[in-house]
Amino acid sequence: MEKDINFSPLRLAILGLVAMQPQSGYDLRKTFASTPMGNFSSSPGAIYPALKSLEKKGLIRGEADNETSLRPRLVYSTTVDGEAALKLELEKTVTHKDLIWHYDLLMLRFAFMEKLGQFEAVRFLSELSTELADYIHQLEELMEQTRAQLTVCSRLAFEQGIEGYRGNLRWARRALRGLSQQKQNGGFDHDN
Amino acid sequence: MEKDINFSPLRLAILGLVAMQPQSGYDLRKTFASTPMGNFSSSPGAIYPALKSLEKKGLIRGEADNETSLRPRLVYSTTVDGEAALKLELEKTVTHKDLIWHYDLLMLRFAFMEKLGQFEAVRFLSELSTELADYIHQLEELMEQTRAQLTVCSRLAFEQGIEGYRGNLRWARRALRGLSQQKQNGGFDHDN
DNA sequence: CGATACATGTAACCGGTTACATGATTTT
DNA sequence: AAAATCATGTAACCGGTTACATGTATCG
Repeated sequence: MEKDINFSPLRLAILGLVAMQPQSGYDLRKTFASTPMGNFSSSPGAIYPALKSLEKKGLIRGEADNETSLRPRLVYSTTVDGEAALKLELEKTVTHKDLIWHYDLLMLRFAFMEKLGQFEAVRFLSELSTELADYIHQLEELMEQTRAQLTVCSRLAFEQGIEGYRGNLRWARRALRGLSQQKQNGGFDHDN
Repeated sequence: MEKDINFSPLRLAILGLVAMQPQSGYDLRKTFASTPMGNFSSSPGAIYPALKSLEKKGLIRGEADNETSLRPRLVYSTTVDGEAALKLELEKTVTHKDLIWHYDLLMLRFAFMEKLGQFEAVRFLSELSTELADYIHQLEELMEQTRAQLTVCSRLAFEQGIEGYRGNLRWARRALRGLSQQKQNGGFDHDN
C-alpha cells in the first residue's frame, strides 16, 4: 500500500544519499557544499527541516550515535518504507514534463540508479533519449517558425537551449552504449 | 539613486518582455505557455502577483485599454525606472555563482541584451566563456579526484553535468564569433 | 583558554503551486 | 443560448533563503 510521493529535488537527494550511506545532516551539508551536488542547498534551514519531514513520513530514521551527549550527532538511515519509496521514484517513466521542468531531478534519479541494476538504468536512458529526441525536434520546428520574429540575442539564447538538449541526448546515447557493453557481463561491476 | 534589485527569474522575464513589447498578463501567460520561455510559470497565481509587485516598485505601469469595461484588459509597459533597473541588471558581470545557481537567469539576461548593443553582448559572452572554462576545469579536477569513489551511474550523471557546461562554452564561443563579425558593421542589424 | 570546526535547530520571509472564483467576449 | 476562450484575481499551502541561536569537540 505504497502511496506515490512527490519529492522535491532536495528531499530526493537526501533520501538517495542516506540510502547509499547512513549519515548525519551535517554530513549532507558538507556533501552539498563541496561536490557537484552543490546545486542543492547546504543551508541548515533547508536540510534539517527536510530530514524531519522525511522522518515524519517514515522514510528515514535518525539515531543518536552517542546517547550520553546532550546534543548527539543524529545519523539517519533509510527505513524499509524509505527504500520502497526510493525504488518507486527511480522506476518512474521519463515524461516530457520531467524534461522541461525538472531536468535536475532526472539526473538525480539516474545517479541513484545503481542498486536497481542495469536493466533499469538502460530503460531510463532509453526513455530519456526518446523524449529528448522528440523535444529537440519540437524546439527545432518552433525555431523555424519564430526565427524571423526573434532578435539576434534571443535567437542565440534559444539556440543555446536547443544545443543543451542536443548535448544531453548525445550523452544519453553514449551512456547507453557504455552500459549495454557492461550488460553482457550480467550487471554492474562493483569490484572495480 | 538606483538601488540594486534582486529579480526572480519570473520577474526578470516579465520585465524584459514588457520592455520589448507592452502587453497584458494574459499575453505573458500565453508566451510562457507556448514558447521556449515555457520554463516559466504561466499560472495566474504567479504572474498577476508578480505584475502587481513590479508595479508597486514603480518599474512597470498597467493601463486599461478600455475605460468603459468593468473588467478591462490591463496593458503593462515599463517606466523610466523600469528601463533603468533592467539595464542595470543586464550590465551585471557574470559571476561563478550565476553559473551554478541561476544559469536560466543568465540566458534570460542575454536574451534581452539586444537594446544594450553589441558591445554589452560581447562583454557578457566573454565573461561567460571565462567563467565557464574556469568552472569546467574545476569540475574536471574534482572528477579525477573522486572518480574512484563514484558508482557507475553517479559518475555518468556527473559527466553529463560537465558535458552540459562544455556545450554551453562551445555555444558561447560560437556566438561570440558570430557577434564579432556583425560588430564590424557597427551594431546589430535590425533591418534583417 | 581562545579559536575554529562540528552539529543541530528555529523563525520570519518570499515566491511559486494549486485550486478556486469571477466576469467578459467570441464562437458555434 | 450554450460553450469556449479571454482575462484577472485570490487564498491556502509548501519549501527554500536568510539570519540568528545554541551548544560541543578539537587543536594550538
